[in-house]
Amino acid sequence: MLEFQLDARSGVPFYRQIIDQIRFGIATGQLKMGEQLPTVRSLAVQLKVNLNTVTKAYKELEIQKILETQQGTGTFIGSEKIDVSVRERRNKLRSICEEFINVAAAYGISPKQLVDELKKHEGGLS
Amino acid sequence: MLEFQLDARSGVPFYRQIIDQIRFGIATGQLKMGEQLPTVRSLAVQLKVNLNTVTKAYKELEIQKILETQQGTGTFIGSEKIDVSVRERRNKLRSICEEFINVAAAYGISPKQLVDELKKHEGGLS
Amino acid sequence: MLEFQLDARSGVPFYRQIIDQIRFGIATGQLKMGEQLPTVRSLAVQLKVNLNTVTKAYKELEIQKILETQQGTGTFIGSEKIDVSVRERRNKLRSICEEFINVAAAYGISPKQLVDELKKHEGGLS
Amino acid sequence: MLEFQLDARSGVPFYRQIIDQIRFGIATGQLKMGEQLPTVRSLAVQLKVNLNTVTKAYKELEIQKILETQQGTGTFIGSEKIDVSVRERRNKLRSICEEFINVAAAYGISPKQLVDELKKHEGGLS
DNA sequence: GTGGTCTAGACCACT
DNA sequence: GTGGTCTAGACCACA
Repeated sequence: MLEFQLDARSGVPFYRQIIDQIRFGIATGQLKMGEQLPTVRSLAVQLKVNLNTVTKAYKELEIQKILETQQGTGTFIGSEKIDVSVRERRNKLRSICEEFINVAAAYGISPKQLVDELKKHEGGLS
Repeated sequence: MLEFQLDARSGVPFYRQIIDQIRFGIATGQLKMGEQLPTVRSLAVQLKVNLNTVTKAYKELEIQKILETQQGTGTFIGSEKIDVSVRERRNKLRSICEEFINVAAAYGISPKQLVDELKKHEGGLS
Repeated sequence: MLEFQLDARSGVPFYRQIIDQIRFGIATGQLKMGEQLPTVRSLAVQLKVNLNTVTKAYKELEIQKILETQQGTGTFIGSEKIDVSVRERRNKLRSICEEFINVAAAYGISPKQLVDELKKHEGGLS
Repeated sequence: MLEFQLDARSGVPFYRQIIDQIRFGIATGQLKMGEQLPTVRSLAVQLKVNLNTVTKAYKELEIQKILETQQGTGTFIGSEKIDVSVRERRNKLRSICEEFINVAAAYGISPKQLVDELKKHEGGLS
């Protein structure tokens, strides 16, 4: 079972944090194909956010075909595996890195320092 | 002279991109102490953005004492050396990395992959 | 005997799919006047849906006088012939077509393409 | 300029009607690449619906990369042409027809009748 | 019980 | 001015 947590100070919108955590859960195998997610209501209560905020997150993932919902039944991890296509992932990786480097550079942090810091976190996942 | 470029698709607001690029220019020595920046008006035209957007970027950098504005003369790189305290920089580095890793993970990108990608960019700065 | 099948991905609610299939069965002569339908319970098991879902479908068909329920005995195809009035059918036909065309158009599918596709299915019924 | 219209009695949710009409506008060439859409506020007023309803529609189209938004500037038809890939469109066509035929059949309407009705509408678009 | 939609109204971020 | 996010609360449709 996934542990959802929101950080109100991060500046990242709640619904996006939920999306990221679900994607993260799937990427790390904590959430498996066909598994049921918490109901929108229960997750809203648990995270102390509005129903609509959770709904919005689930909805976006449904549009992306990552989740499937059956009205009256619940919301589930999609049966299609997310392969996000190798190309799309490469693009994501590149764009993420570019922005990362730019922001860091603006603070006088070199890529090498980033690498050093990141290495501390390697192996964090399975 | 610095080459400013904006990317509308990155999701990063224009004013922030301008700030980052100026900081980056200073960090890499392309912009030097006392050097004059383009006028708000000319930069706005060049980047095809609203005047207010450039103004906002310059103003924020002024607050950070990175820029100095002289009424009727122009905007200049601050005469004081920017020395972000070591502690502040460490914190920034850590927080940047954490968010970076989380977002990447949500897309199934491991820290190791990030390191590999980043290594391609090493050496760009000092 | 009719083969019921549900498609969870179609977006059409289960109870509606059941209704449609029974009407379809009658329209094509696979279900005849007075014939007994599966019990609510057995159909629910067969389709792996909730009892209430089947009940809802049967009930709606009862209201339309297409089915008749005899307490303790079972549910049967109505003894009265369904003769949807010609006018009602014309209206249904028109409204169905209109929505159909609109949705298709939104995906860049022209009425002509629809006709071509539909022609492949002609002859299935009388 | 596109004429938006909502039908409250159709059962189709407002936000979906908006989505369909925009897609329709693009498919028929009434909306062109890069063109600006009405602001969420103005469209909400015009259609007499809530701001969030319009926002929801725009947002979904943005996720599908059909629209692009720039905070503070407006919402625009995406610069990438929607090709929706031939495969995806074929699937849509097939599924749309299947549902169409099933619903019609349930009312005793044969595919041939549908074809006849649809032919009346051919050439409705450019 | 589940999710789906909508409203009214608020406050924030960006141009 | 633009869009983005969130809340509180309502009512509907489905299983």
